[in-house]
Amino acid sequence: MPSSDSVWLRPDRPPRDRRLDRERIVGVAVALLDAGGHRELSMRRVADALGVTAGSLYWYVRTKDELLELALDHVLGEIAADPDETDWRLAAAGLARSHRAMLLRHRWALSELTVRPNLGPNAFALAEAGLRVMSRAGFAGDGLDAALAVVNDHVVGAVVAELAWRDALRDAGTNWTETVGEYLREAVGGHPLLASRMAASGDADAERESERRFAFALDVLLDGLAARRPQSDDDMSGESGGRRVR
Amino acid sequence: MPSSDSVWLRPDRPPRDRRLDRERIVGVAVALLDAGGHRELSMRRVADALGVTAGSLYWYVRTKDELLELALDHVLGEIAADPDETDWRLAAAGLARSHRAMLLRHRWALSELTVRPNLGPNAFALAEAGLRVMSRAGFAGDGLDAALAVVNDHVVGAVVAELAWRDALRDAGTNWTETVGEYLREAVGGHPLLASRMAASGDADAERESERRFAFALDVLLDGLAARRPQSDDDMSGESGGRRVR
DNA sequence: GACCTCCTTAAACGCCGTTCAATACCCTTG
DNA sequence: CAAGGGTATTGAACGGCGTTTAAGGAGGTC
Repeated sequence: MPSSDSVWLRPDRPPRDRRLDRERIVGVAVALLDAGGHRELSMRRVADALGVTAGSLYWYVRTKDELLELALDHVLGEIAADPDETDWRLAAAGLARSHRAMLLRHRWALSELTVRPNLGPNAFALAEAGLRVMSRAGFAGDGLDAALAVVNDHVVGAVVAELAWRDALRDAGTNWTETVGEYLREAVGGHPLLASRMAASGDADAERESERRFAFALDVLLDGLAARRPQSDDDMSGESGGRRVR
Repeated sequence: MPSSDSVWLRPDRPPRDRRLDRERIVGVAVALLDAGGHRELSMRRVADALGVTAGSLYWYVRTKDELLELALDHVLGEIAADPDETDWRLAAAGLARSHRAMLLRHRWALSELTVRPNLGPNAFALAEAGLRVMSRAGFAGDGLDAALAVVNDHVVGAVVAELAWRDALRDAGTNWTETVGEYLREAVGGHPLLASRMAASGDADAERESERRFAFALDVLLDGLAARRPQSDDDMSGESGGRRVR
């Protein structure tokens, strides 16, 4: 039996009265990123917001990249699935919508996804939740990964496009009084289909339109998946009637 | 008749013997980005590579962001469609594959897409090419945008996931001798589906696997689109037989 | 040769991520 | 309660960054 001063018998040291911890640092980082994107985030600014010098952050975090890794996993934790939803299409669509909503709340997260391998606990939990949905839908083996990827990839790609378009419209509003208008007319000149689509989309409410698009694409690809569902012929339980997901 | 010194009668001044122009600058920027991502690109480095000081770049480009805008449009120009392909599924798949190949060649471009509205001439030309494919497929009006978006968004999302995974594996190879292996085992502990999928994918050739995945998802969503094609019932010309796209 | 415009330089500004010796704080030990 | 030691923070410094600006050189025009 180990003596009474063995590490295993002593309770974990009570945390000291520190001014900082990872959670607070990540919280400030996420707030700064939400407020102004990557341009707003610097180690000095995070430290200032916490009433501390920049160097002290390096006690909790090895580099700024590591801080961004933590921030990304933090917001991945906001994606939620309804575990009681038995209809696989509704479950998949719900997860996708929650995913999209989070990416729209934290625009910077999208750039992080493209730049950083993602191995935090929330990333794993999210993957498991997605796999569970697709597994209940009947997919298994290689098809399980693949089915989930179809949905996840669509979410990411759709939000990339949506945000790029939204930014373009914002720039248009502020900068495009006349000069750029002319450039646009000229640039779109040789592109009749593009011109007609741009003309048609001029008046619509961009946000509602994005949501309709997202739902449409989701229906398209859930249809495609449904046709490949292993027991799609003999198991109709928990199946939503039509194509519409919402 | 205008006098002989009118601007319209004088030929455009022969370009002076400059050491720089936008094309050369963008070329160097793309090369640096291809070589080492964003960390390699600085105005000073671009200037060095051209045998010039950093400040002189600002004669051709207002900011570094503007240079990145040019670089992004430059690589978007590499995406090519076969204009003679009459089967709409093959045409859409070809464009998607060319798109994916370009994003894999220029990994940094993906981050740019998430951060930058994209209004260059090559971006417009690419959009028109995509619209043309979907228009020939029978889509029109709002459905035309939507159908193209389904395919494009998938390309972007799939490459994001593919690169993130590839990076994770690379980190795994270099850093994961033992310490991280333990972390992984623990992190995946509560996630049985994830654990089984990770175990299953350990031995496969990652690149081939990515391509199979990409083709699978493409089939899924082209199936979904085919079911919504306006004249899908009475127009079977140029229709590829089965589901397999490749 | 004088002039003017175009292009480039060199230096500077302020901010950045990161490192490090010095130091203060607080808990444990004697 | 004094001493000691790991814990946590400071402040200064380094080199690199994007960008600005005054000064100057290099071509073409008169």
